[in-house]
Amino acid sequence: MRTVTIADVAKHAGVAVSTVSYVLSGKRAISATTRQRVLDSVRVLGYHPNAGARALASKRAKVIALVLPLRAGMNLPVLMQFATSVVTTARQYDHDVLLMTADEGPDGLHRVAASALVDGLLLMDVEIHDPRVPLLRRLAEPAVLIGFPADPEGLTCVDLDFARAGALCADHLADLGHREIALLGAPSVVYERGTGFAERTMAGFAEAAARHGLKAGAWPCEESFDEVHAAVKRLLDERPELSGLVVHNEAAAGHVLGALRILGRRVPEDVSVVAICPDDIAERASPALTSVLVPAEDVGRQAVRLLMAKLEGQAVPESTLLEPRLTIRESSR
Amino acid sequence: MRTVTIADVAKHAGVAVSTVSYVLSGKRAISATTRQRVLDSVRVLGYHPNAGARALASKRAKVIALVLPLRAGMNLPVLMQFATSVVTTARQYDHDVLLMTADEGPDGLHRVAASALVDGLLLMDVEIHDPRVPLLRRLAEPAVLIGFPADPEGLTCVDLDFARAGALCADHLADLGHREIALLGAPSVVYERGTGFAERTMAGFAEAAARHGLKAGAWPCEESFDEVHAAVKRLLDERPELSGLVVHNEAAAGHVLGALRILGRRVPEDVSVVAICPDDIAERASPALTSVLVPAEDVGRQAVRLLMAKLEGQAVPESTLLEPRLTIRESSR
DNA sequence: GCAGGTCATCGAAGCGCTTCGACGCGAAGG
DNA sequence: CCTTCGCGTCGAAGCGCTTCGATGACCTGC
Repeated sequence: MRTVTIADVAKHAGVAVSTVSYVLSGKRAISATTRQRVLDSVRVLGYHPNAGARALASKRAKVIALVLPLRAGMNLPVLMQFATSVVTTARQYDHDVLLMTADEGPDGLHRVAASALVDGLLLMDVEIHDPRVPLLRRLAEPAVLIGFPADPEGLTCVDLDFARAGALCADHLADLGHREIALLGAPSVVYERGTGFAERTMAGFAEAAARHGLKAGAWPCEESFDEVHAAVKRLLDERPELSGLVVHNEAAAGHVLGALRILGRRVPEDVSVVAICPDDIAERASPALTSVLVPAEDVGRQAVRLLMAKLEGQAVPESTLLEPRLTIRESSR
Repeated sequence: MRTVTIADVAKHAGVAVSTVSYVLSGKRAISATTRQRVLDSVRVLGYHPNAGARALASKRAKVIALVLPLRAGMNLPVLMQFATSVVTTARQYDHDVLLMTADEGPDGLHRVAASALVDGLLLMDVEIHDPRVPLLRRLAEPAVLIGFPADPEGLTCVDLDFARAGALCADHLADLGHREIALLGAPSVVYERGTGFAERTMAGFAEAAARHGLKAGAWPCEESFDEVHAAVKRLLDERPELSGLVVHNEAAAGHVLGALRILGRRVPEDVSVVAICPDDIAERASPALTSVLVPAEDVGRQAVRLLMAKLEGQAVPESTLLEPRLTIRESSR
């Protein structure tokens, strides 16, 4: 059972190879009857175009690279949602997804781009000073970044508007009448790495708190129960008037609730808690967390769309910020 | 800046195209001086072989597909570890990884295989009656499964030996002198789907408990805090002598500890807890959990190795079970 | 000193596909 | 009635690489 080629289809349908190609690509007009005959032959023979040959001839691999750094302190479920949405969306554009990790570093990007294995790149977890960014500027292949480096000039970046997300949390707590609030963020290693989204959330939070005249502070937050417990305890000891907590750390969100329970603070009666995390985590907690959704699916879909537009040679906005959405549940009042 | 081809390298080095190819592939002897000259030209020109052309001519894409179903109730961090290890290991064999989800179903597998986009397949989260399995048997491309379907005859399967893992937990608790123990497993949806690993753990656990003459029982376990709390409470109410708990559900492990705390049971003084989960989760809990590691990295590495061996035409064992390893921490005594 | 054998290298034939230019034919225009 | 045009189709030329058989050059050994 040799594999079926376009020549087999052509012979079976009684047409030229090029005609089959044009039927399949739609790049030239083909009469309805011929088209149908070819399509039938394709189905009967079970023809699938050879990807390598197609890539070689057309200079389009129909594959995009998804670069997931997979580092410590990352938000796994969100990442998975994101990856799923990227794959699904890419398939809608008839593209496949090559998975890369950061292990290979910028060289890996260069390799897949130079070998024409992929037509474009999608980079996640972009850092403020990301070593991959200079390379990207040099590369012929279009790229889309999830997150913002220090200088996004000339790049295409997509992300949740984390500043707005931080602000939204502060706004919500202010509206509820809280006067003193705090933000618990990502593990400190994330800030040390200069990952933009964490800092932007803090900035937005601080700005909104100031605008409302609230007393506010923000700290990194580790992810073990004991450390979270210690951090929450210290916070409550030092700032007895504190009544609102924003948690921008998915792994810690559940632990914060556990710590408050142990420390004898009721949620939301004594302390209101707002999280920035995926809905499933928020819903699974007890009490269910008021949360700002990280719209991983939207981000992934949007990123793929932008990349496809760039592949078509269309101009796209350099910066795309997705509007955060606050869902009120049981943990705030 | 046109892209550099093998012809450019050949010209630059003053040799034939085929010589360059042989230098790069090592498939024929080439004199040391020529080899060096070619290698230098490759470096100077920054040559990267065109993946499509290579695939077309050699009938090897040097890409494998990784099929991640990404369904509800799955163990995300383990999955990510696994994916990372697959990518890293594949790169060591000079292969890349194409990421696929289950959305496309068996057709998707057929598509990537028939189009020669990939040389082999790695399937995760295999179910007892997995619709992809019959297709796999028909496919020319080699495949490796993570997990075991009902009839693994003629397939290549890798997994943690979950039966041994379940048994190990029961053994450990028996050795500590516990007389009545229970297993909290995956969400019930996972059992309904007939995912093999969950059932095998239960079976191994039950067998070992029986062997030690322990009173034991096993139940599915949902993942929200409230449901976990309710389940643990009911269990303790109904079985006051219960002193050992095995948790085979990563998302629930932390909640179980929280629930026990609320219910006034000390861990490990009143109840010993053993988890089957990744180390980082176990270490992050309070008290740190005695756990059986799900060796995601090993599984990934092993799976890729098997696949590469099959690609080379070597015979490989149909079944590879990885030995579980118990790490004793603070939650059991 | 020459047949026979190595070793290193070359040239050319594909691999399966896309795409460009060409061609034949019927319809429209003068 | 003859030219012009556009539509539908074909043939052939690559795309960049691997691989097979062939060709010298250089050693052996008798």
